[in-house]
Amino acid sequence: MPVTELSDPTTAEAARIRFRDRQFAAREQAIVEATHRLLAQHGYDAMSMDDIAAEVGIAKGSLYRHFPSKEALAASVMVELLERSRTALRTTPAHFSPGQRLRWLLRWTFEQRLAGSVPHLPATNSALQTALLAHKVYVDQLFALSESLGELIGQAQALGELRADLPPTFVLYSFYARACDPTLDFMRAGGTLNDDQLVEYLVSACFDGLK
Amino acid sequence: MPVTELSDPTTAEAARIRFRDRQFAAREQAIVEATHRLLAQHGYDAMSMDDIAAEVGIAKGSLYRHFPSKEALAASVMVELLERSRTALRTTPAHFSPGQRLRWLLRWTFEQRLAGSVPHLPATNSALQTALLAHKVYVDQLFALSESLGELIGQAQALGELRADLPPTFVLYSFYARACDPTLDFMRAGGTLNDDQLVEYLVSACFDGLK
DNA sequence: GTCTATACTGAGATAGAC
DNA sequence: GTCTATCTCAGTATAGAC
Repeated sequence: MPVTELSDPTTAEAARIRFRDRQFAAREQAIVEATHRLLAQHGYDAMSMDDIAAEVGIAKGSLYRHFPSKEALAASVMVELLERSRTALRTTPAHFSPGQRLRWLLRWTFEQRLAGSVPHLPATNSALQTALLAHKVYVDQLFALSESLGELIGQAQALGELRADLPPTFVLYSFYARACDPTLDFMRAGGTLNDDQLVEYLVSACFDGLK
Repeated sequence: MPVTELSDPTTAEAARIRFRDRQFAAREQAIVEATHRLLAQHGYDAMSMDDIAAEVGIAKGSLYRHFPSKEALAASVMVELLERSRTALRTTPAHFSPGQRLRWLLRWTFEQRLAGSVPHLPATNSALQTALLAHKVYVDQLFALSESLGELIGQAQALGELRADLPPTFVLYSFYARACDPTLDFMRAGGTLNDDQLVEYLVSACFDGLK
């Protein structure tokens, strides 16, 4: 009878542990998501651990059972974003050329930001930036993404889809910078343009220029 | 004899006052310049009033004889930058076309930043941004500059020097965004490019695009 | 007006009960 | 593991002596 097995002490114990682990993992995910929202809305400095705890609906002290510091928590958010970005890059339509892939990925990042995501790179000289550079997982993810992008850029330049007179590093950094373009925030605040049009303008301004 | 006039009590008193005023004004200028440096290097949040006082070489309390708050002090820095920008715009070579003026001004802002100036716009959602929007002088200066730029953009679009399919507001915001382009900081940190070349790349990437 | 010393606040992090 | 309560510290701003 299954009853015996269900009431078996060791099995019940194991089930309880698995359940608790799931609870713990779920809560941690909720923390990361709440932090992501606040980070996108208010930025790193303006976001306090009190705010996060309130947003999740738990006590501030409990946050520190999951993450050792505010910096580590923010790093988790950024690592998750980088992982999703790498997945997005891997899943670009197979028949796309390198140049089309880059355009496609830039469009994807704008759509993410419009949907409430945090920009990929923190503002220069911000407290967050220096904190992130100390986090190995973050730096590794960023490096991996940059490798893939650098490869695409090289191919696109060789194919004449990107200007070859610009150093690849410059193109890479510009790509990151455009992904965080504050023009998106300004225009959204203005509110006269619909989102699709805005994204097309941003992508076009990056690759085709203003002239 | 001039001696009598020099030793005249009221004249001597007036001279002392003028001297004290100059001292005061000079100190205030030193404060603004020190703040500008720290703002450019570390950003608004990371810069404390202690840092500023130490940089100037005066007591922290004395800062508050000149500026009522940290925000007001930062606003002074930004207002001064905007004033210099408007002057730069007014003094573009007379024979330049609207498009050439815009290019020229963008190049000027990059050179300013390379020389240690703070970028024109604070990071989105930063504490500084919201503080500045409450300062009337700052907002007025920014509005005046935007008016002039908007006029130039309209003319350049009419002449075919700028794409006319992009909304003028979008071009204006993009111009501001490029003036603060973090690519400049990244590349400078990398250090493989000389400054002149970097500026040309940045200007070209803005107007001509990456493609 | 400038200095030293200090009040006050907000925020990150920790301790101890349950 | 989570909660409440508290510690610690940095940072803005002010008070009072000179």
